[in-house]
Amino acid sequence: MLGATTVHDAFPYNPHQGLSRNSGVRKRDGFEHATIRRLRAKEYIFCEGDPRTQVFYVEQGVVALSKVLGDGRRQVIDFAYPGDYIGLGLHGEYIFDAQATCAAKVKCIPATALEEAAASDPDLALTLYKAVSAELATARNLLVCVGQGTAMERIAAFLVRLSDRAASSGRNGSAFSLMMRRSDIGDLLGLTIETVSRTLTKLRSMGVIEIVNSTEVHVLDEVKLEQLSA
Amino acid sequence: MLGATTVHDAFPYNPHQGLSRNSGVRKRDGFEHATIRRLRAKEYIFCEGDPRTQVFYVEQGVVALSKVLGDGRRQVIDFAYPGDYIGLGLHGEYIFDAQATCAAKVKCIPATALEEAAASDPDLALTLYKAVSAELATARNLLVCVGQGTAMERIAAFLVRLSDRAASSGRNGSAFSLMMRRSDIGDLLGLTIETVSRTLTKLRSMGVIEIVNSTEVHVLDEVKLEQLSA
DNA sequence: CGGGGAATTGATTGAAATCAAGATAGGTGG
DNA sequence: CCACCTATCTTGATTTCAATCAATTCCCCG
Repeated sequence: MLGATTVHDAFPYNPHQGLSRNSGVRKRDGFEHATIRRLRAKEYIFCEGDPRTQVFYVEQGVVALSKVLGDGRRQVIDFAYPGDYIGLGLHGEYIFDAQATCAAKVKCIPATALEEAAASDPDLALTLYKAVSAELATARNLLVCVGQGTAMERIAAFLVRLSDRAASSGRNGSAFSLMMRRSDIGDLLGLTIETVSRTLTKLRSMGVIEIVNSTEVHVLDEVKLEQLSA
Repeated sequence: MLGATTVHDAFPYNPHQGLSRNSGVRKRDGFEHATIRRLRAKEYIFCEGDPRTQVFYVEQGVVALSKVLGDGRRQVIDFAYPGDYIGLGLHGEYIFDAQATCAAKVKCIPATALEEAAASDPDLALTLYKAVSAELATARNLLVCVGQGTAMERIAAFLVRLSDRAASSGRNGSAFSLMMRRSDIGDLLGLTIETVSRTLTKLRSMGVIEIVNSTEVHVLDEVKLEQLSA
């Protein structure tokens, strides 16, 4: 067990503790030789405090980036979706946990390789700068949502973002999969799983959404959902 | 009145509305010729939606960066202190308001000048990248605080940060000035001014801090304050 | 000395957390 | 193939912390 993982020892919801961390990583010999790592649901990619040796690029699935307080309270600070980088703008150690919320596939890039490539490639450097800037904007928007919104506003805004993401990646914005548990949503929005569940039920009873198998969401009234998210 | 300012029309607490925005800006002819702008308390530097023509460097005072919802709810996303840049990592328009919380002095830097300088100066580019990365880390830490903390934890954490800032800028960490109203603190932490006031009173009655004239804070029990912030 | 924004304090309400059962479903092994 | 087992989710009852509503009080500044 690595030192930095001890923060998770108190968590009952981490059944993969210490099992397959870093499994699948085979080489560190260059950016262009980045390895692919497959993750099962709830598997950790890294933990806060681990030495930041790699940057990750999400190919499939969803990865929750979170911080955990001493007593176990957890705040998800972002979800990384396909096309997103994880671990940019950091130095020394990771400052949050990265955990797959569902089966996922990430490309593992040695941090040094990426930094060297960026130093000689202004386009890549700009891409990374923009990626960090986008993360900053996302974090601040989430802060507004969590700091000022009611439970209904937070959930509605979250669903609108999922819908927009589906639409902008070529899929149908009115039907998407959550790809995560209620606890991940609650920890993102500063709500309990009970409140997440109740609010989703309310949206269902209002005829705004439909939910199949707890995970497949159909947006029936996009306009209403948007209004509720304000 | 500029178009983007209409969002503030509904706000009773903006007495400087439309008065002296951009007063003090005299030239835009280069980074090295940056002008200095002096601000009174509550004066706006720019608003969300304004074209992003300048980046600002805080010389004195405190500037609140905030986002405002349609119905007037406000979330402060960060405070900019002396040495901080305002407006990095943005493109096109500002995406938040910048408002002095007290008398302040900022250096106004044409955005194009900064970007050109960064393109030919890798050290400057790295500085900007690190500045944005630091803002990201700050935003995420605030998110954890607001998303998971009780009122007492949020206020205590806020005071600890102010204390650390004072200490790391060479001053006495156990005595500092808030430099802002209760409403700024509340809007940062997602609390009302009444709750901010009550919590500060509680800390006073616990003997953890002392407050003079509503603005000067003395930390009497640093250890206790730190414990309360967890 | 008086006016007004800001802060404090008190009383009450309310939204979400907590506590507590059940219901559902996904996976495993007999 | 089915039955159990365990995660997860839903729903209900109650509590609690912070918001809201409502006065004062405190200063700062003219």
